[in-house]
Amino acid sequence: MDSYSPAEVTARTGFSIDTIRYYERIGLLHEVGRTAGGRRRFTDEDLQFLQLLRCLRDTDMPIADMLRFVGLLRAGEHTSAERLAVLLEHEKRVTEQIERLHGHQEHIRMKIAHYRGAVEQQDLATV
Amino acid sequence: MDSYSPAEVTARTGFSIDTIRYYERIGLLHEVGRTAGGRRRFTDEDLQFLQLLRCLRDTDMPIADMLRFVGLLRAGEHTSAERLAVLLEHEKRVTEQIERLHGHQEHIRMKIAHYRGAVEQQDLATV
DNA sequence: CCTTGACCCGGAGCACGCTCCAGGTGCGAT
DNA sequence: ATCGCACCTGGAGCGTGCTCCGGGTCAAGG
Repeated sequence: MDSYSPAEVTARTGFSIDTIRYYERIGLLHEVGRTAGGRRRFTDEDLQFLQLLRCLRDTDMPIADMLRFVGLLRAGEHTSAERLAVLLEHEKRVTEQIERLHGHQEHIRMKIAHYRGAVEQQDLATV
Repeated sequence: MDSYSPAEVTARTGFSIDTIRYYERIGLLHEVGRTAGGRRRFTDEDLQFLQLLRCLRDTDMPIADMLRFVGLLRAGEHTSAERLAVLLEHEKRVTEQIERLHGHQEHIRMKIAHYRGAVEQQDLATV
């Protein structure tokens, strides 16, 4: 199997068909192949590409940055250093985000401990 | 010092004055005390409360959930079990988010390795 | 052949979370 | 007294990222 209907793609990528159409509109996803009747048929490559987008989105890369990245992809081989830079920068942001979350997790856990232990708080200040 | 101007509060909490006013409007932040002339004066308690909001926002708790939480706070002592539940649930979500990010970080690192190593990729599929 | 459900399109609408605006006022410093 | 900046208000506007709508079309199963 090397060709997928919209329904199959939504099932495999988690993107809704509306989102996929939106991505096509804004140029994030290149124009997908069609049947004679005009229905989209996605290739394995399309699917892999959507999975890349899924990964970037799930790590909160803004769409503008993804556009930049796919622009580099389309620009060809010579942009691979720049693409690497984009990924490195993004990886750094993800790492920072993880660290930030760890800090806040600690904070939340302290509040939880507070609720578990002392049930004597009376006001907003001790939340 | 136990009273802060809006400017001091924005400096200490990272919330803009517009955001603080917005939080007041939607009932997330109770009405703050005022000077004779009508300017806001924030207490240490206000500041601590805003720091709690900061923590919850930074861990992406939706405003609707924060409203629920502060509603419980105002409802009084007997809601502490429920508040604990909200925090536990939120802590769980934060943990999951961290795990998700770790997975994607791995994915991104593989792509980075790919760019570092083989510079022979020719198409979208190998990104 | 006919039904029925998946799919097509352009464009409008929406949810969230702020952010900005215009026009006016308080207040600390000179 | 006055300057000038920080602050006040209600309400409009905005950026992001989808999501929905209405009206029409394709195509597989019976």
